[in-house]
Amino acid sequence: MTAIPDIPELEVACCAPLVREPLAPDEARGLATMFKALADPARLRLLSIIASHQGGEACVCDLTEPVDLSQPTVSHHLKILTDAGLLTRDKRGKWVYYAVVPQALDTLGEVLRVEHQGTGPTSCC
Amino acid sequence: MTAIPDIPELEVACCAPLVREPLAPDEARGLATMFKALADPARLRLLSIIASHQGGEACVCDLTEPVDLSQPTVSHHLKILTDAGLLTRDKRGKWVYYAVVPQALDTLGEVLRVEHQGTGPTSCC
DNA sequence: AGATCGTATCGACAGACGTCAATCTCTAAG
DNA sequence: CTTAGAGATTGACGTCTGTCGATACGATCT
Repeated sequence: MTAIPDIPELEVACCAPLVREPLAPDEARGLATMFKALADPARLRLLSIIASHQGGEACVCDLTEPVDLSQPTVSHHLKILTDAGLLTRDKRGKWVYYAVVPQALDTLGEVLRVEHQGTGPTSCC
Repeated sequence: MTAIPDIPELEVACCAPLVREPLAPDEARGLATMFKALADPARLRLLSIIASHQGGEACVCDLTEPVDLSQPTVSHHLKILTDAGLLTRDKRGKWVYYAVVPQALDTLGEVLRVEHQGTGPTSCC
């Protein structure tokens, strides 16, 4: 994991359901980067542990034991999730607190939506 | 890509948002398998091309050219998507038609949902 | 300043992944 | 039965990925 090209940063088109029209190569690359961040059991568990942790945030020391991985490995996964825009990083004193970015998950979820089941005016786009 | 262990088959808990409570190792593995299927630009494009194709289905011959990959590679990706439960395979005569499984995408999308914004009674669970 | 603790980075290594050319299987057509 | 075409499988290849131990960095405490 060296040289992460660039941060997708949610430039993934809002309201571009996968199933509406063929994805352009660029869109596909961006989305794949984000899904790739979710494509690992350890990272999914980290994400859910952080989200359901006290205050919606957790430091690395809270995470090493539950996922049963070494500290460097956990840091590595957190970096991938953060670079993908799924986590925020906040250093306070000796500790670094990570928190999920709800909008990022929602956006990704929206892409998978086949039928928009939101009622009322679509707030999106 | 040899020996795909077993088909996740949507045994992923319905209504188990990632952010509600820590994911069990087994759940995480199942979800990761599905996200892994989406974690490749070529597969995302195949998915969207199939979904937006005439009749909601497409044969391999319709897909090789748009994604600019060899026929074996396309077959390989289609197998991964099918094994993940995201596509169905239907052989008719000489051709094999693939179609997306809307429920699979929706289920995956639901997992990413942070706040259930569906109004009315939740149809899920 | 020195010691200590929480994280990040580095280097290495095994295993998984994406890709292709070659080949095989199955079906339809002559 | 032979031939031709669509798709899957095999084998090989380079690259990427997950993991760890060792180490560096930065903040706190004594």
